[in-house]
This record gives sequence, C-alpha cells and structure tokens, in this order.
Amino acid sequence: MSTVTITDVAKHVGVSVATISRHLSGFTVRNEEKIRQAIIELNYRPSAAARNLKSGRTGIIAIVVPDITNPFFASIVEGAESAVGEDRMILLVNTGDSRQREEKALSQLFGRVDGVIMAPLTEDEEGPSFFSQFGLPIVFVDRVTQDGEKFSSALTDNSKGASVATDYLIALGHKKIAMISGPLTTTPGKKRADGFRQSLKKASITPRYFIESDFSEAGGYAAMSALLETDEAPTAVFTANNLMTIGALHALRDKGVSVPDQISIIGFDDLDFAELISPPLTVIARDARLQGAHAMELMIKHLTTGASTPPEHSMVDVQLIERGSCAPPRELQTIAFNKVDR
Amino acid sequence: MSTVTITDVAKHVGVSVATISRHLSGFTVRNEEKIRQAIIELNYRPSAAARNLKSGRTGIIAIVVPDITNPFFASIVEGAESAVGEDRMILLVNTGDSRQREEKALSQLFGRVDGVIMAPLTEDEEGPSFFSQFGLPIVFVDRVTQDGEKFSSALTDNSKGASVATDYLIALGHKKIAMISGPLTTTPGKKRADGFRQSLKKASITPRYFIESDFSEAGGYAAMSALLETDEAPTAVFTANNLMTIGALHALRDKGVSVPDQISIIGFDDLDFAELISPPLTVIARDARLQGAHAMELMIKHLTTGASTPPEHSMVDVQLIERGSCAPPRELQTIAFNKVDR
DNA sequence: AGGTTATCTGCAATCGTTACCAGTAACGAT
DNA sequence: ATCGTTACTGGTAACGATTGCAGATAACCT
Repeated sequence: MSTVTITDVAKHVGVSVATISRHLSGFTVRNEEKIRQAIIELNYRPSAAARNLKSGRTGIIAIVVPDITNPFFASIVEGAESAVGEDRMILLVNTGDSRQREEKALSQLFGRVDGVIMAPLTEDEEGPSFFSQFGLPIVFVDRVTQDGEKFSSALTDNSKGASVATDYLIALGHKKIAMISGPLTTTPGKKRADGFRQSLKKASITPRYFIESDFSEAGGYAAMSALLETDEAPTAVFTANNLMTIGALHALRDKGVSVPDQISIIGFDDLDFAELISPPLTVIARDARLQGAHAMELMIKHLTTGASTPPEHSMVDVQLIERGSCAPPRELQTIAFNKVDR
Repeated sequence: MSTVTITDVAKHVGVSVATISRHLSGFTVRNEEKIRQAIIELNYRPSAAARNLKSGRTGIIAIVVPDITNPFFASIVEGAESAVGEDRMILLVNTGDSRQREEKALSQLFGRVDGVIMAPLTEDEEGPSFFSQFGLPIVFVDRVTQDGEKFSSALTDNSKGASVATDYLIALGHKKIAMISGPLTTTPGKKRADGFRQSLKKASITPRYFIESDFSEAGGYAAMSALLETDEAPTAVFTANNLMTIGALHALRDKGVSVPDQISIIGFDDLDFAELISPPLTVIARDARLQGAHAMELMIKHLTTGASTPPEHSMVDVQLIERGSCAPPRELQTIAFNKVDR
C-alpha cells in the first residue's frame, strides 16, 4: 500500500527519477512546484534503507551506556540529544553492566550507525583494544579505555573532584576518612581513588578505610555497612558516585547512624533531590548534560571533518556544593559546629 | 578498507554469493566450514543497509518519550530494553516535551524502524489522529491518544491509583485535600484527576484545591507555593507524578512547612530515594520496568503475528506504599498520630 | 541400469536511491 | 550564423544483499 517510490513520483510528474532525486537533494530543477505537489499528493517518503545503501551513511549516532536508569547517564543522553541537530538521530543501547552485551551491541551497531558515543565498562584490556579495530568513529564519554587517547573523549576532572571532596573533609578536621570507591578498572573509579589518596598524602594522613565497590546502590549499602562494623569507625566518608551515595545513606538510616552528627558524608555527582534529604546532601557536582553535549559535538565534528583530524578531549569542571551532610568530627563539634552547619 | 562484501567472501571460498547468503540465513550448504573460516578471516560483516532494502525490515524499534531524565521514563526504557531480545535494537527519541519535535521525529522514523513504542504528549486531537495514518506499527506506553483503542497499549491503572491515594488521605481524617494535577490533555493527567474527584465525591467532600500543572518539577513547586498562599490552606495534598512531588517538597521546605505535621503529602510514582527524604515519602507505586517490558512484548507480538491481529492492552497494578509523609490533620493528631506513624 | 526424489548450486532480477555521463535548449558574445 | 557558457535533463550503472528459477549432483528406490 504505502510503498510509493521515487519512480512513482517521476511518472506522476512526467520527468525522470534523476530529476526527482536532484530536487530532493536541494538542486534547482524546472518543475519544482509540480514535484512538490506530487510528493505530498502521493505521500512519498524517501526510503532510508536505499539511501543508506548508496551513501554508506545512516544519520544515526549510537550512544552506549551501562545503565540508563542512573540519573547521571540519563543526563548524558539528554545532553547528547540536545546537540544532535536536525538531521541525525540517536540510537540508545543499555548494556546493563554486562561485558557480553556491550560487545554484542557494538558488533550489531556496525553498519547501522555512523558513529558510537560510549561509556565503556572497563578500561583494562591487554594490547590494542577491541575499539581500535572496530572501524567506526568512537567518542568516549565519562570513561575511556586503556588506549583512550586515540579517540576523542568528553570527560570530567575526576581526580580534582575527589581531591576537593577529600580536602573539604580534612579542613573540617576529619582524620578517619573513608572512601567507598568505584571499580578501579574504570576511569572514574581509578581517577577518583587517585585524587582521594593524593589529598590524604598531602595532609600526611595514612589511608585506612578504602573499599572498592561497584558504583551500584547495593554496593554502596554493603560498603557502608562494612565500614560501620569496623572497630574504629570512620568519622567521614566520601562516596564515589550517586548510586553508591544513595546506598550508603540507606545503610546509615537502617543502622540509625545520624548524619552529620556521627558521620559526615559527601558524594560525587549531584542528585535532584539532594536538598530534600535530611540533612541536605553535600556533593561534588558537574554538568552531565554539558558533558553529553560535548561528546555529541566531538562526534559530529569528527563526522564532518573526516577521520583524518586528530582526537580532541573536552573536560567539564567540578564544583563543591555545600549543604548539610558534613560537619566537624564529634570531638570538635562543640567549638566548630555552628560555623559549618549554619 | 573495511568494506568487504558478500562477493569477496564468495570469491575467497570459490562459490557463488547465493551460497554465502543462504549460509548466513541458516540453510545448510556444502562448504560450511570453509565459509565460516573465510568470514572471520576477511572480517566480513553483512551490510545492514542492503538487508533493509531487500527485506523492508530494520530490526530496530523506536521508543519515543517526552523526557528521559524523568526516572519513570528511564525505567520504561530499561524495561523495554530488557524485553527486546537478541536480534533487535532500540532507537531512543527524546522529544523534550515539544510537540514539534515529536512530529518531526515520527516522520524521520519512517523507514528506519519496524515499529514505534511511544508515550504521546497529548491525547486531544480532532478527527483520526496523526498516528492512524502513520503506516508504522505503534504501541502506546503510559499514555494514549484520543483514538488509542486502535493500537496496543501498556498502561497502568491511573484512576485506581489516584483513588487509593485519595481514599487513604480521607481515611486519615482529612477534609481539605488538594491535588496537584498533570495536564488534563494527557491520559495519566486526566485519569488521575478522575480518580481523585470520584473518591472525594464518594466521601461527600466538595472539591476545592485543584491545580492543573504540567508534570514538571518547576510546575509542582509553583502549584504548591500557590496552595500555601490560599486563605485556608489544605491539610493534605496528592501530587500526580514524581517530578511534581519533588517540586512540591522543595516548596514546602523553602516555606518552612513541616511534613506531615502541618501538611500531609502523597505522590504518584515511587522514587529511589523516597525513604531517604525526611519524612520518608508515602507514594502510589507501580512497576515501570514491567510496563516498559509489556510494551515491548506487545510490539514484538504485533511484528511477528502480522498487522491483522487486534490490538491488546496490558495494565500494571498500583500499590500504596506507606512511609511517613502522611498523618491525620492537626486537629486530630493527638488521638491518632501514634496509630499511623508508628 | 533407469527413473524418481531430495538436496544443493549458480544465474540474474530486484529492492529504491544516487551519481556519473552525455545530451539539449537557451542565451549572450563574437 | 557560429561559438562557448550556463542550466538543466534522462538514461543507466552502481550500492550489497536476498530469492525464484532452473539446472546439476547425489541418493534412493524398483
């Protein structure tokens, strides 16, 4: 029924298919008006498949994320969406933190999309990575692989963010500072752990209380529970991403530990509802939407300027947002509490 | 470079392209082993574009949502993802609450995807809707259009959910009950408002305090602010979706109104952090992931059984989750408070 | 051995579009 | 009138895969 082709339009107008095609691609042709009419009259829609076959281009950019329900990645996607422009679309793949799905998705993507924006699961691979031989333009977002310099990337200043968080806790007077870290096999996991350790070193605090977790809510819950059961529990904790922060808060709530009275907590990545939690959550924030937009811009640039141009790297800044979840440790609270908690 | 076609494989093995093609589509051919080897040796990947052109199928299902950063829609997408199966993929379109983008997206989708799962922006259109003439299989999720019965849909029991919420507030003893509603032009907006009004009517309470807002956080904030400025402020409020609930909570916090002491609040749709808010938020919940999965299942069913089968409708149930944001109104609190707040 | 299936094969047409290649008409300049 | 230039035109070969058709080979029966 609805399978009207360029040939039908050509016949209807009485010109050749070439003329219709030219009109479609913006050249000036003689019977413009007639053609326009015929197109709407016959309800002609050019076949994307045929175009793809001829041109080798699809007008689709894939974006591959580990977990779309993570608000951070949702914002990345939204940012990328906002920068995608008129004549391109986004194909979303959710890998669900599974390496298998990630690889399968990538191979399925080949030929269906013009490029892939992705947050890879891990960066530890031996030799030149899978992606080098992939044959499709790639832009990394938030995370890179071990040979990530070869590709453009839109990252954030992870180690600085972690340092700022840690320095803040140190400035409040904390010495027993814990970190609930992400997997050290991921870029943000590693960099944030680095920043944490550097800050401790600078302050001559020997690191104890370091738990490597998995960026999930359940992982954050487990890690915080473990911390609370150590002989000498920490007085402050830095959680390396939003989901683990939520999990940690749940654990604190379940154990009846009061924040920031008994323990201070600062998270990486802001949350919509950070102000609504009691106490309002102090965080290291960054503009994830912007980061997603950057990734898309880098991809489009790469696509339009050709593969010859060298990779570029963008970096969005981090920012400390002081709310109420951090205070001086208990032994100092009488003197300093008012100053910090207002 | 990487443009190895079926012809190359055929030459390499010494058979015709037809044989390779048949092997690829699962028929038994003579030189199976040789072909398999040649394929990996040459790193051959079938061209999706060519396949699409011949078969008319793309193996891609679009999912069109108004706002991917809304956790509800993120869950819908995740649920759909989980049900998409091995040989299909998801194309995500974020319309950003813009009617223009919605229409443009839809027309761009034509020919690129096999079907569209969508949450339309509004259901008020005159005559047979745009979608009827669209020519692509459609499954509605969460929302329908005015002539929605023609298409399969995966909905939730909106009016029941609203009734349960309202009945709950009534049972606590509230008489001055407000609703911050979504747009009445959307399915959930309308149905939830209906449920609210029915419950009030059944209890012989004349409705005051009804504000039609827009399902956004800012809208919820504004609506709650307005409610607080009325001469005789309500003692309880039902917010019709998660984002507006967050906005309302922000407003309450900013005005220094204590929950549930001065005002009770119950929201539609659960939130990851509902327990972390103080007091923990009481909500009407439903399984959004399941709803998304249902939508995908309906689409796949439609795609495999052909267009002739009649549309089907799935409905996920709602559930009241009592936490701590609702209590009897002030004048009754001394007698009933303990019973409710445990 | 001859006939009948069953199974596999290559040829070539086809999907809808774009791009190359000539060809032609109109026009002003010589 | 001839020429060169400009501006458009139609015919047709690709793009890379699938599929109906008819022929070839092997397997099976009587």
